[in-house]
Amino acid sequence: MAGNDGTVGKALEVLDQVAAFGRPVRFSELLDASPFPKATLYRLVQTLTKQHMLTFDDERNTYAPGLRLVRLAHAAWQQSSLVPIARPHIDRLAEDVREAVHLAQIDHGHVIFVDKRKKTNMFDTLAQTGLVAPSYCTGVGKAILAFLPDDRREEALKMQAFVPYTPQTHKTPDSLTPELAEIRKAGIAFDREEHEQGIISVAAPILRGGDKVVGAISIATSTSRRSLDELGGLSPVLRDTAARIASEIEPWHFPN
Amino acid sequence: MAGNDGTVGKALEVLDQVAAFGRPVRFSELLDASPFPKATLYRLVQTLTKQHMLTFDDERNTYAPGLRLVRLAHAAWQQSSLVPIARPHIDRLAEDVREAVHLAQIDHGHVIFVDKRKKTNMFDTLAQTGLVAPSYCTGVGKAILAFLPDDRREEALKMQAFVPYTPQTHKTPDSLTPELAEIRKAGIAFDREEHEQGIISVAAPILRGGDKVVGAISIATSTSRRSLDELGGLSPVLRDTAARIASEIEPWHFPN
DNA sequence: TGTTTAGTTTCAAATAATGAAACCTAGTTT
DNA sequence: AAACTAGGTTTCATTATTTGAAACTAAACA
Repeated sequence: MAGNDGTVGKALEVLDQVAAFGRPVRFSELLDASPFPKATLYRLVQTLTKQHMLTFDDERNTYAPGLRLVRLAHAAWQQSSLVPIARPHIDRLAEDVREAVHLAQIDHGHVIFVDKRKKTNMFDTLAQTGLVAPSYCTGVGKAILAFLPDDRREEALKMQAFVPYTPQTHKTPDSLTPELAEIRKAGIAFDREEHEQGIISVAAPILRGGDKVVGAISIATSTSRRSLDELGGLSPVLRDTAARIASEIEPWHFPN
Repeated sequence: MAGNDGTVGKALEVLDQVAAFGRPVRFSELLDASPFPKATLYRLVQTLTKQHMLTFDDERNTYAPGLRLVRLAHAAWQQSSLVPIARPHIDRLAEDVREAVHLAQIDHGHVIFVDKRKKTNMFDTLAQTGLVAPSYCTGVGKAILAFLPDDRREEALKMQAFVPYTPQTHKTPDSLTPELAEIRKAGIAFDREEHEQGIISVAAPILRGGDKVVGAISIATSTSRRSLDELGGLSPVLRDTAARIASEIEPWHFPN
């Protein structure tokens, strides 16, 4: 993925691998899927385990992501600085519109959902806190992409796999780029069942200092509950919330 | 903390440091608090940033925990295997008793809250998902400690700082050890305002295979809502829930 | 302009990582 | 029981990375 970063890079690669399995894994399974020779992988795994980045279940001889990660993520979370600031706003928005509200940031060209409110139990979206989703086919993703500086957008677009989740999913950057321009003009992005069949959303970017995009919020619902037009009607309140969040980030500028 | 683990250990130490600040930090601040020489720290921070374990805000020249952590933690979470299994049970328990319910595991001798349900908005406990708390003064902590194998309990006890959060907090291992024996007998632990003034809880260990403790659940409330005796009255349902969670872990034993 | 402070790069020396192969160990087969 | 395996662990000479003092640069300040 990224250019090599010595031992630390390798260790993190292993960590990703274990995480990717999504279940406890044996050493040999990892070995099969790993580019590293046995001894090297062994020591990496050992180190990570000693450091509590992995846990080892000695009854089943399996490795799984460790609790130190949860602890660290808690910190990442707390001070990603968007989450704590945005919390009351998205609470209120969720209460107002009685739909699922998502807060996302971008990383590695992918959308990562950092917080979520769900005011109805009727349905559930794929979006879960900490979950990574592609940016080219989600409302929040497109909202962020649209407002990224040109070079970073290029970069992010290059990383998209353009998997056709649904018939509505963009298949190439060519069809996406014009839409991004429109989004930039409108300040609002729509997800027209591009990621999940039956799920639509409106999203607005959160712009620090009026131009630097630091994340996005969206209101998501199912087509059986609301039409895209109805959702569009919520864009003023959505934009308003985004603006309010942005304005609270501002003052923080020079604490020292 | 732990014996040295080469470069990876150092990198993680830096990561912890950044997380510990609880806010974006400048390189020089890190340097002041770091055992590493300038150049070394510099490169570690660079590597971590390139790997998205840290994010660098180039407007403010500060580092903060990165989003890759959130992504990894999501995985840690999903497959800590206690959380997904326990979820429906603690949902129901919270619904039943209409009090805050916590799910915790132990790591590094410290309690880590991995999930939580709150059915009332009247008050809030310190416990937040991903938050680390000491084990010697929390219900879940003591429940876990009591059922840990002797050697691991020794180890964990050595790591406790015995900070006197409240007048009721245990000040030494000497007063704690007898209580742990009682807890082992009763199968239930109480937090008698030992961590937070006005907050009490009952906790039960989750025992895999009837003996190996893998975590604990607790019902927490404030003294203004319920007395300790009333809370004690909930211990059957609590123990029951813990047992049910444990039994669902069991069958998983040999998937292959 | 000179000066301090914060961040970045260099390079030879010191150290840690590497990986092929040998070695365990517990379970299985002949 | 002896021979065989498969999964896991250790060794050790070789190789590559990390190290850190010091030099350097850039910006902020006086």
